[in-house]
Amino acid sequence: MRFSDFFAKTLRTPPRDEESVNSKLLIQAGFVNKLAAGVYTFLPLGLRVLDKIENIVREEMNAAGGAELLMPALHPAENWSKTGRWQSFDALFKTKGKNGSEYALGPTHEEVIYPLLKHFVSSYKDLPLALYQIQTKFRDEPRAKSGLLRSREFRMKDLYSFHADVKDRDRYYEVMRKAYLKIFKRLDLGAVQTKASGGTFSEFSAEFQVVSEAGEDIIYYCQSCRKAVNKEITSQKAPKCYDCGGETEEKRAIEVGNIFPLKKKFAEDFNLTFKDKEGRDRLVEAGCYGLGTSRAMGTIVETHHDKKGIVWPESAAPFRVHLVEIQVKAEKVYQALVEEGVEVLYDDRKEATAGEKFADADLIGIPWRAVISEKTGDEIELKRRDLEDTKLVSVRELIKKFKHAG
RNA sequence: CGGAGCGUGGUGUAGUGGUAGCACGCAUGCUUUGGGAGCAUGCAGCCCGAGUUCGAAUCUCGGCGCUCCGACCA
Repeated sequence: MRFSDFFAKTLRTPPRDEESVNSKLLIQAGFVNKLAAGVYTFLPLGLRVLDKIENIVREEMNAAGGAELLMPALHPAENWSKTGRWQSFDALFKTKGKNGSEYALGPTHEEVIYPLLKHFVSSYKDLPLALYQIQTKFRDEPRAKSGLLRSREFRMKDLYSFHADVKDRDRYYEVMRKAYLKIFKRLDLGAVQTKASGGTFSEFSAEFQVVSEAGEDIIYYCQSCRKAVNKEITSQKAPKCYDCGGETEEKRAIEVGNIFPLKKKFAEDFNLTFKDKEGRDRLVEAGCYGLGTSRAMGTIVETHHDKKGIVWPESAAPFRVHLVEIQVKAEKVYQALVEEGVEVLYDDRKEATAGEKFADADLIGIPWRAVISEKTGDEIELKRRDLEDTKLVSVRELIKKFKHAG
């Protein structure tokens, strides 16, 4: 992709009214633009990152036996009245159609997927099921804050699993738990599994928390077993680790995922039943597994940046290489990389000076920078975003290095 | 929803009652290019509404918006 075609516009200074690191950097570097508090446009650069993250989530959900679907974001009020959440869900955005009919903008999808499954589930043979979507969610947060970390319109993966009994539900919960750890590892987010309150559905849930000063949650973290407990369910300061009994440390953290059993709550509301082997009607057991993909993007920026800008992990970076030309055209090298399928951002701007191009490369934070100039001769100067040293490589070596992008 | 701060071109800012200015940006031209270039000529702005005043970006009131703290986070 050519810089000049890519709608990549950076700002020399971050917007003044932004405080959080992720919003400052993402806006300054041209990944997102804010329309209103907690409402963002994902610009071409930002969308590429979001897509990278969502594809990783998608791969791991598929690997865990999940089937992807896409549910509506516009929900008839009736479904929400049935569960009582039309009244009780404070952050529900409500709207009206022309004929006076009322709708909710989906903040979560139990109210859609349970009625959906009534059409498809009737026997124990139809279970288990794991269905997920990656979608834009709406929550009327009392206070949107911290850029992508708490917004009113955001991206989320939500998977719902349905089972004939508790044992099978627990089995799948473990499958999901492992899938989550794998996703966060791939995103280079050191997410810590954290015991937390289960809200209205069950006693406990497992949150995945990333230690960061930007976080809103306080967790007590045990170094030795890499597990934590959320402050909301502790009655004492720095409790002993619930797993190994060791010392814990108090940390601020960002909740990037949350998995919990729904039990039979919504199955009761919608009367979602199946016939067991004896022909009796039984309520479906379920689990719910959420992961905020746009929040994960903000979290990566919070944990992967330096004074000059963002330092993307390879897995989430919008491109693999940032090709910078100074004086000498890099067109041929660009074409060669494109032909090999390498994701490359080619800074072909004529009007930008060398210093400006370097500053933008650092700000945008693509993991590798390749420079072609009078100085480099027939070779190319290669530099990792997070390291100072550079080395000269031939065009062939460059292509070889990036050809088999993992 | 309570509290605090802030609202001036696309971005960052100066201006505390008297001609809205600077830098970046953008446009055009020429010169430039290894860490945010130079010259020239242009473009573009006081959040909205009411009030006070001869005169309001500035003072008053009301609204709206953004950020932060708190409450909330199913």
